[in-house]
Amino acid sequence: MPELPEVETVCRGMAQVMEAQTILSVLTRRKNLRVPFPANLQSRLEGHKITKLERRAKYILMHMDNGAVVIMHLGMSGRIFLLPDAESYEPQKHDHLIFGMGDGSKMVFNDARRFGMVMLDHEKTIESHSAFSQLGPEPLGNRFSGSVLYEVLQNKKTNMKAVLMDQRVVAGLGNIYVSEALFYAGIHPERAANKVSKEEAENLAAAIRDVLNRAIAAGGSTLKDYRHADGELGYFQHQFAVYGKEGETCPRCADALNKCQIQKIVQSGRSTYFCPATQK
DNA sequence: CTCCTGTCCTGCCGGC
DNA sequence: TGCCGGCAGGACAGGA
Repeated sequence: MPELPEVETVCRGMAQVMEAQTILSVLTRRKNLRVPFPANLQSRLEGHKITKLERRAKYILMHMDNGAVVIMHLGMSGRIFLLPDAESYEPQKHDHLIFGMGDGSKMVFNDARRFGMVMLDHEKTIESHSAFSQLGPEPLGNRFSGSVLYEVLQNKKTNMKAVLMDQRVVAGLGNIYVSEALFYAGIHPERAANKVSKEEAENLAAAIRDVLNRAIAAGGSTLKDYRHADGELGYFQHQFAVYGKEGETCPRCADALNKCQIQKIVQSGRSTYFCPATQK
């Protein structure tokens, strides 16, 4: 479900409410999601204060005052709800992890498909954690640029859709924003990576940053079940240029003489949407 | 090494 | 109305 903008939005909501809070109780309602819940989750968190919440790629990192770091991933269907005055909250279907906070609020991790993950590490070793050691640069950070992207593309002959989905190339894009970014850069999703020019790579890096920034500003995209931590809906889905718009005219062709029909194809088992008239 | 396919799991939607 | 197939925002193992 959630890609970088959605995770960023959830993380910001969590930071607002949870930073400086003490976790009083940790309740796991099953043994595992995609991976088992850490056996020492309860003992490492209960009675400790949350010092910082941050996002890395599609992961949420929750730092504790004892050096513990909770690593959370929402998978496809994961949601996090923050409930004020939740002392008497009755767990709902697919609520798998519930933190009780010092102010009486609760954080609920709900995940129907259970592709999500909750892991535990220490701030001293977090950078070498297997989830992060292979990860590419943050697209909105300083280490990502058109030239950095161009260098990586030179060594790859796979199609551009697959390359941008690869978290080792750039961290945080997913199925929606890859289609959107390739559209804005005018690059066909089936183009071989090593056939992308330096200038196109520059345009693509800029398109990636732009679409992500706009999506974050809109609070992410709400498809089926995504919500902010406070239950609000994101609204960037209303600004999609191509994603989910098979058969419609793309924004760039809207004023042109020869109108396009947005096409949907399947690459690596995932749907890709693009404009056949303007993406080459 | 790189690349591609299948798989994990539940829910929802459209077609019959 | 009900049943069934296909598809869904992700990541990783395993095989070629």
